[in-house]
Amino acid sequence: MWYHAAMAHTPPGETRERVLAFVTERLLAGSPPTVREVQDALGFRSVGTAREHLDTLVAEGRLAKDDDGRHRGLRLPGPPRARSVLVPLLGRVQAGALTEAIEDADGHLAIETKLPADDLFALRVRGDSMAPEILADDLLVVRRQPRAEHGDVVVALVDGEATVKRLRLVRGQPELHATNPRFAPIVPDTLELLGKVIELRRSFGNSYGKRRTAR
Amino acid sequence: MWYHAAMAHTPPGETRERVLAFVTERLLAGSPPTVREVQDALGFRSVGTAREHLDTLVAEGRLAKDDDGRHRGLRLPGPPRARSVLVPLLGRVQAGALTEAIEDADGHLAIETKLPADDLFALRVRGDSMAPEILADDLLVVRRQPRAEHGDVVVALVDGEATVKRLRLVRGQPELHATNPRFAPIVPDTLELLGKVIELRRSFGNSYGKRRTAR
DNA sequence: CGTGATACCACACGAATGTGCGGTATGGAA
DNA sequence: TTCCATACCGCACATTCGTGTGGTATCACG
Repeated sequence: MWYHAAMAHTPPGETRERVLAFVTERLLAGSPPTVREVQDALGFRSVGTAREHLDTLVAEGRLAKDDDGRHRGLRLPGPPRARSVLVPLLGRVQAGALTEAIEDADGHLAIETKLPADDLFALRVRGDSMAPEILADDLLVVRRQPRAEHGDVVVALVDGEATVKRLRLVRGQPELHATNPRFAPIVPDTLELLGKVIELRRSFGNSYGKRRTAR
Repeated sequence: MWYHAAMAHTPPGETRERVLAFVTERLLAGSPPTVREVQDALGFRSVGTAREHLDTLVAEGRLAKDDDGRHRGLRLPGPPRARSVLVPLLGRVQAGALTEAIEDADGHLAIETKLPADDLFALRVRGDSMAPEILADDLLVVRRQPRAEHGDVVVALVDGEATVKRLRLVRGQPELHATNPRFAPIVPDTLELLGKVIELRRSFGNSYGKRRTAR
């Protein structure tokens, strides 16, 4: 069959990059595209064209594929990405009510971990008792566990409210220490441990393009 | 047809929870399961059974589905998750060679952002010039931009090597200040800015279950 | 000019997959 | 008891989808 000559060619490699970009975006969004979706997205009139680009990308190692003819079998190359789980961001954590607190979470954040999502929650830091290492508004990812080691940063219940402190064992007795020296150590009768902090995330707000700038 | 009575029933709702758990895990892993995969995973002998559970979950709003009969059309409910991009983790960043450095990245980490992935890279902090807010081994996500504001934490090229400092404008002149007072401010002739730090991620290693523990 | 490489189109086959329909067993409500 | 809801099985059909085969246009290189 005859078709217009003008569309027979684009700069070499350029189309392939756009195929890769499209597929990668879809994979990151969690829905592997089909060959025909690639065809439509790129405007090909033939499935075969899309397939050739995909095959080439796989051959080049820039994409990966489930072996057999599985539908939507495209994958990202390289070592499989750590499974990411949605962790609830808790607004308030109070006495015992951790389960209930999770119900009305302020939102969720995606954490790459092999731990089950049920064991994790996140909270936003209030106050500066752990400054300067941990600042107000930092996000903390916490693993629920009833015990912790000397030196761990933990979330504990003190007077029915969750607090972030460093756990120290002084003569076998657990103490909760703030980093900020303005806060005195807490020596609880019974330590109510909600979990251990496993990750910190701090955002440095976007201020690009405003006011005073340098070169 | 006749089949064994014992398998006709399980505690109400329990099976459905396992279906939901399976599907959610697969969705988070980036590969939406097929009805028959659900069937196999749960041990059903009929596709219809899996489909009924899935339909129920969708009707309850606990799962979402692409409208028509699209293959692998299961989705997570609620607002679509923020698009996450893969950001290259650079081992060494040296003079001008940012593009080349990205080629041999040490790995990638997933960042939830609306910024294009091309504008971002990540690096691991070395040294304690920004202690105690930013510590050695912290991960920094950097947005490539040639300018920054007074007060921004930036990545700049000093003597051909990337360094993290806080940008200050002193009498209109850009200076790079460490937080740690043991480091003197750098007053560069020409400021070579690689980008602005937009996020910090710190990991608090896993030590659960070892040595000294408290309740 | 011929030859190969690249990029594209057209079409068709078979397998994977979503869906529809009917049936069986159990338990609780009417 | 009857009736209905839940939970399951079995099968069949149409669509979606991956794959294979063959063809056309343009460019680069001899």
